Amino acid sequence: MNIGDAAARTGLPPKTIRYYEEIGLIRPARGNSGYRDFSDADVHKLAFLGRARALGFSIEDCRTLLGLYEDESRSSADVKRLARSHLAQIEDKIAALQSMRATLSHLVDACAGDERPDCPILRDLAEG
Amino acid sequence: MNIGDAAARTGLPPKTIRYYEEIGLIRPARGNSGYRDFSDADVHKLAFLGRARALGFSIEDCRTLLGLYEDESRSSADVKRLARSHLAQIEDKIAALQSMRATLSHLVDACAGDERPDCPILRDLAEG
DNA sequence: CTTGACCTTCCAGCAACTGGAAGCCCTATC
DNA sequence: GATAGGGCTTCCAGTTGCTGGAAGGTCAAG
Repeated sequence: MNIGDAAARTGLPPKTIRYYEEIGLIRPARGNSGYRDFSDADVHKLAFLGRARALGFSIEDCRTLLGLYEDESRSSADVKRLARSHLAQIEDKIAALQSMRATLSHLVDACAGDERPDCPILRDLAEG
Repeated sequence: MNIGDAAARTGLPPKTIRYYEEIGLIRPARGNSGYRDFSDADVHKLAFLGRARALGFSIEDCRTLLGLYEDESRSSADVKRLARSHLAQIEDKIAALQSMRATLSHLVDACAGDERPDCPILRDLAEG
């Protein structure tokens, strides 16, 4: 099938699919015309990648996950280790964002938001 | 003062400070040697930028905030609007990450993490 | 006078795409 | 058979916010 159909089935934009081929995540066949010809297995891989990306895994993690998926002799420990490390990073990010949110929402609440120049937000940024 | 001192006082790397000059956030003077010569006001601005960046504001938001800070006739409403919009983005990101965390931690918990190939994480990525 | 730390500019690269240009392919319709 | 359109191709550039490194100028100490 053509790239447009593969895109429709996976929810990934054609540009992204081409990019995934460029960096070696997939290797779709080519027809006589030069058009990519996606097999069901290609589409399956793309969907796998889309879901892994949606869970926030990096491209390199996705490459590893795909390798593990295709390796019948993998151990689930390897998968779990990768997922746990990624989970830890997500938790770090959440913590950082929550800290920003706490500070910011205090500042926003303290700001009158009227026509006067006096502003606790700017004061905080200026003074620390 | 030289860039190294400005860096030490603001906690920003020299590279970052040069970058901020390049994109027009600051305009430090230059000595005869060609070295940048940072005034206290420059350092103050850099510290302001550092704190705004630490709260997750984009560079363009920082530019706007700095402009508002230096505009004596600003209205705090403009600052508050910007901060609130940024806060909303942070909350969206937190929600997205929490959703990832929920899915991932379930999967991680369900995975035995031993030497066998059977793995709920990969199964979920493969099947959806 | 040399050494070493500091400073300068410029170029390249990171992640993961996204947009756009120039041009080929395929099908349908007139 | 010509043409119009939509989809496909490649390639290049841009995004965000720096960061690393190379090649070379400057300055203070010994």
